[in-house]
Amino acid sequence: MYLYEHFESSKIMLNNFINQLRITELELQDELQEKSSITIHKKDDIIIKNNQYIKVLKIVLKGKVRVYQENGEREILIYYLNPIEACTLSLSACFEDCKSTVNAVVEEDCTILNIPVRFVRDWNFKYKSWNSFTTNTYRESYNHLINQYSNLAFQPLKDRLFDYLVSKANDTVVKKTHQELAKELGTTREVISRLLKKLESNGKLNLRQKEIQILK
Amino acid sequence: MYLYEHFESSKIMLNNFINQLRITELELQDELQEKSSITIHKKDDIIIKNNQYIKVLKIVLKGKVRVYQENGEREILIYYLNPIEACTLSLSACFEDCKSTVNAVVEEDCTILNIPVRFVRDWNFKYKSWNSFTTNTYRESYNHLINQYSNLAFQPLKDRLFDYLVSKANDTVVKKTHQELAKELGTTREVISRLLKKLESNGKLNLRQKEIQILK
DNA sequence: AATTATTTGTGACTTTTGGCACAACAATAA
DNA sequence: TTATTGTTGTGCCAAAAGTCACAAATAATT
Repeated sequence: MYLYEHFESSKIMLNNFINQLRITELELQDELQEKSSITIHKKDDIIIKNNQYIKVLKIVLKGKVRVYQENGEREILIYYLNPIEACTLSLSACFEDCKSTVNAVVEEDCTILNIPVRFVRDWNFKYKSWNSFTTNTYRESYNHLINQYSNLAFQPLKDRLFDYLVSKANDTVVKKTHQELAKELGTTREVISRLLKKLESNGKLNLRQKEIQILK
Repeated sequence: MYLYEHFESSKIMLNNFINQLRITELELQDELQEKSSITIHKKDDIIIKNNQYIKVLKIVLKGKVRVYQENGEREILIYYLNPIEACTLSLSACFEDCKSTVNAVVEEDCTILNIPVRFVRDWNFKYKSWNSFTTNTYRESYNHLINQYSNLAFQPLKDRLFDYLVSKANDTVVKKTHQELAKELGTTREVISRLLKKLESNGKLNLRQKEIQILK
């Protein structure tokens, strides 16, 4: 974790965040500058640990973070955080002290804005743009989670896997190992390997080492 | 649906709601009186239908409502609404027009406070107590749903069933048919019947018609 | 009391998912 | 190039969950 390693570019990213969220209140802009800190993390850094107290709201400015729950050997993806997105669970913690029930790990090198929870709480009623931001974060996360939930309940793993690949594909290619996919979908590696083979022989995919190509 | 059938008792319930949520702003109290309506529903009434536009935030003042998603023959419980609780999904709709992805059915005769979505949105930044209410609703619902999600991912059905019975038990007794339990847990009747039999022979339950007694 | 409808039980079978063991293959480093 | 490590493939079996068919038990209705 390198605090203000790239001071100038961090500043640009914060300004970008302020613009994208339409934070027009000058006072809030100042408070953000003053009271938040920006940290830089490398791939695979763990930035939130299960059972740890949450003291700051984390907002991704650059990069990507994977938030997941673990249960013994198994894991399941809760959500990804992309730029300009706040970690909904750390937002929750702003309104009631609590420990994290998830882990968050850096998926792509990233820059993160950290805002101590007490400010987040205060700003929520003080600044309209901030209020919109937290409300939208909750709304979008809640809707997303409901979808995940009912897919998990109703869809067979094979379908969930295929849909997941399509959603993750960067121009038809997904660069992930079977083990990684297993952890995101809450199952085991062998199961994924077999389902992928089946999808391949159904002509839906091409399998290569560490890489899956989706066919149209 | 009987509008203001019991005008006086409705008024008392609204006041009770106002007190419990510590809505101290007189202006908001007036707005609530003026702009909301109170409706009364009987068991099994459907109050929200899948794919319908959501025009009001629904808050339960008395009774109980079951909110669930359906997928063909199957269903899965999303949450129950108890007194003083708002339907989180209709809260979501207050901040972005959308259709419902769930159904809501009255589980116990109930009285419901209906607030048109535009007011909910406005009040969110206008009144602090209202802001707290919506924030708490989101926070609690989100945490609850995350738990449901990871239970669904990690726990075998047998455990989810038993935990569900314990949580629903009214002094160790749950009055539900196997079919109803199946619909709440997202599975089929036969599966539930068999699991219940197994739990009974393990000495965890006593089964009677339409009734399950949990043993300590 | 007889009929009807609802609820529960269960056998027999299939599909889906999971676990273990080990082989084959690919990538990387010494 | 060889050794090491990580990744994928797969046989074999077990457990969990789902489906179909039908019987038995219980409750509700006439």
